[in-house]
Amino acid sequence: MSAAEETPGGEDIPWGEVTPEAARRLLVAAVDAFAERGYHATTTRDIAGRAGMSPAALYIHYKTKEELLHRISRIGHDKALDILRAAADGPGTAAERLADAVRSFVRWHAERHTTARVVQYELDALGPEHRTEIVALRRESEATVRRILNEGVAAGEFDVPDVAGTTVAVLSLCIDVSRWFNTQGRHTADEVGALYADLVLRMVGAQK
Amino acid sequence: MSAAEETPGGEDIPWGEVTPEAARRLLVAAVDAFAERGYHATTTRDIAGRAGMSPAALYIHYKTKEELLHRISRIGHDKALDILRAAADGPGTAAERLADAVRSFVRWHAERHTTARVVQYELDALGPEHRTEIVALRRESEATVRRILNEGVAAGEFDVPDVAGTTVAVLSLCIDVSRWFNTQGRHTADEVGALYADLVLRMVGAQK
DNA sequence: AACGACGGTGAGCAAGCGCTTAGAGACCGC
DNA sequence: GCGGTCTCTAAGCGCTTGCTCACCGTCGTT
Repeated sequence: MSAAEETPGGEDIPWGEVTPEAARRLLVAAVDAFAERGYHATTTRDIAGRAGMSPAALYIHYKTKEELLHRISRIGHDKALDILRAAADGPGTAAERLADAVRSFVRWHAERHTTARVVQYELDALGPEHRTEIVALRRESEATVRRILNEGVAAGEFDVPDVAGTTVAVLSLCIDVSRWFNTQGRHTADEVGALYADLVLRMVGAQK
Repeated sequence: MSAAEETPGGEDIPWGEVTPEAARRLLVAAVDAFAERGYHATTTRDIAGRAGMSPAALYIHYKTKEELLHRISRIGHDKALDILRAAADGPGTAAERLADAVRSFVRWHAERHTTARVVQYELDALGPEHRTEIVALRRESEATVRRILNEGVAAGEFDVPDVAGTTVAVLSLCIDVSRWFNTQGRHTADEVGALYADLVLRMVGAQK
C-alpha cells in the first residue's frame, strides 16, 4: 500500500517516499502552511519561501498548487488507513483491537496534527476527481471501524444499538483531535490516545 | 445575552436580530457561501450575488468581509452557549442535564449545520482581536460542560477519571457533527441528538 | 573541451481580489 | 416643491494571485 521510507532500524521517516529532496522540502513547507492558514489562504510564494526557494521552483516539481494538496492528502489517507487496518487485522478480541485502533489512530492525529489537519479538513479544496478518489479512501476507513464493531457485537463483547451511527461518532471523535490538539497542551499524544481508547470502549459497552 | 427575534408564538427566527433586511440577506448569503467553500475561497462578489445585490452594497452594511464573519461567529457562539447553559442550569440530575445538553447542542449543530460549520471551523480566519473575543466564549462553553461533569462526579453519578480530557472529547464530538452531518443522510437531527446523548452518558459511566 | 539534461531563478502576465468613489433613485419632514 | 438622508449601483483602482517563460549554473558523459 503506502510505502513510507524506513531506516534500517525500522523507524519511519515522514514523507520519506517523496523524492527528490527539493520536492519533499516543498511538500513539507506546504503541509505547514496549509495547516497554519488553510489551503486557500496560503500562497504559492509562501510555500516556496518556506522551502527556501523562488516561487517558480514549485512548478518544476508540481503542476499546480492543488496537486501538492492532493499528494499530501493521498499519502496521509493511505497512512491513516494503514493504521486502522493494522489494528483491525491484528490479534486479540474485538475490544482489544478496537482499543488498539483508536489508540494508534488518535496518536497519529495528535503527533502529526499538522499533517492530519490538512488531510482531514482541506478535503473540499481538492478538485472534483481528486476529491472522489480521497472520499473512497475515507469510506474504506469507515468500513474498517464498522467491521470491528460488528465483530464485537457478534461475539457478544459489545452492546451497540446503532453500529453505523456509532462508527461515524468514533471516527469523528478521533479525527477532530487534529483540530484542537496542541503540542504545548495539557496532554501528550500518548495520554490522549489512552484516554480516547477508554472512552470508546465505554461507548460500545465493552465490559472491562 | 443573545436576543434572537421571536414570533409571538415563541418560534425563533434565525438571524432575526440582524437588521435591516438587506443586511440580513447579505449575512445569510455569507453563511451559505462560507459553509460551502470556506471563508478564504469566498469572494465578496459571490456573497453580494447570492443576496441579489451589487458587490458594493456589501460595504454599506459591513466595513469588511471579516466583519461579516465576526457577526456570524459572535451570534452563533452566543446561541451555542445559550443552549449549553439552559441545559446545565435546568432541573434534574447531572445525568439528565448532561443528556439534555448534548441532545440540544448536537441537534443545533445538525439542524443548522451550515451555520455551525462556519462558526466552528472558520475561527482562524478572524482577525486577532475578534478571535480572542470568540475564544473567550468557547472557554465559557467548555466551563459549562465541565461543570456538569464535576457535579455528576461529586454526586456519585459519573465515573470519570479525567474530567478535563473528557470535557474536550464531549465538546469535540458534538461540534464535529456540523462537519459530516448532511440533510440527505441516514439520520435526522433528532436521531443524532438522541444517539449522541446516549453515547456521552456511556462515556461518563452513568448507570441508566 | 563540448555537450545535453536537470534543477533552479528573475521578471512579469492575465485574471481576480477586497474595497472605494461618484452619482442615481426612493423616501422623509417641512 | 425642495433639500437631506438612506440605500444601492457602475465603474474602476491598486494589489495579489496562480502560473509561465526566457535564461543560467552545475552536473555526468563523451
